Amino acid sequence: MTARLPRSFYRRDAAGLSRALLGQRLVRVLDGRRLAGLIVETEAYLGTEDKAAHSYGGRRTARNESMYADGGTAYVYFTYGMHHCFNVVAGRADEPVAALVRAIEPVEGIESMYLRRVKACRDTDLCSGPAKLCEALAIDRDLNGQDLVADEVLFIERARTRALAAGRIAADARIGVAYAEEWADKPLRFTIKDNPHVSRRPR
DNA sequence: CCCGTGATTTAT
DNA sequence: TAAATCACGGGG
Repeated sequence: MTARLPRSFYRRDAAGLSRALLGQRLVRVLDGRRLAGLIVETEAYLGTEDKAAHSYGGRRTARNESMYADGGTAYVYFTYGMHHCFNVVAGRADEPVAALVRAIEPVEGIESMYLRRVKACRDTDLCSGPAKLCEALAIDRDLNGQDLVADEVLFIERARTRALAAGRIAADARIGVAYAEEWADKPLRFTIKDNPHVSRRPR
């Protein structure tokens, strides 16, 4: 019994969505085959007030246009000349808030993931970072703007079990946003405690 | 620690 | 136009 998450699931604040996404199953259909993993790490980007968000100050450009779409839209961007990052848009249309998916625990199509993640030699290297999981699942800008509620190649299924109690979720400072002043230290990064597929702690 | 790599954003 | 930046990852 696998139910895709409905629109109503996404139409909430970014931190609430970021927490709710933990334990759910991200699915990518590639060449008719399923690649999937359980979401174990997310970050919330709170919109126009959040100095770490691409939509800070109401910035609206070709790159971040999908952040202004309805909740449940994919926002995929390219950075550092070689990496993609995948976000799930939260809230409603014209509220530029989102949850960055930073790590998943691979569960389906693992061999196929190794084919793209040439430098990975263990399952915990496959999807333990925002750009790693995009490489493993072949997520690139072609998927920017896709509707996760209706799309056939990228979507999220309800998969959280009762075992994932609130007490097993940690909230820490987001990664790689040191420039964001008072927003740099807010506890907007959410992880499943002790899950080995969470990204390593850089600074 | 450092650097690749190039689209995007911001400054001039 | 030109310069700076970057929600990263891999190597030393």
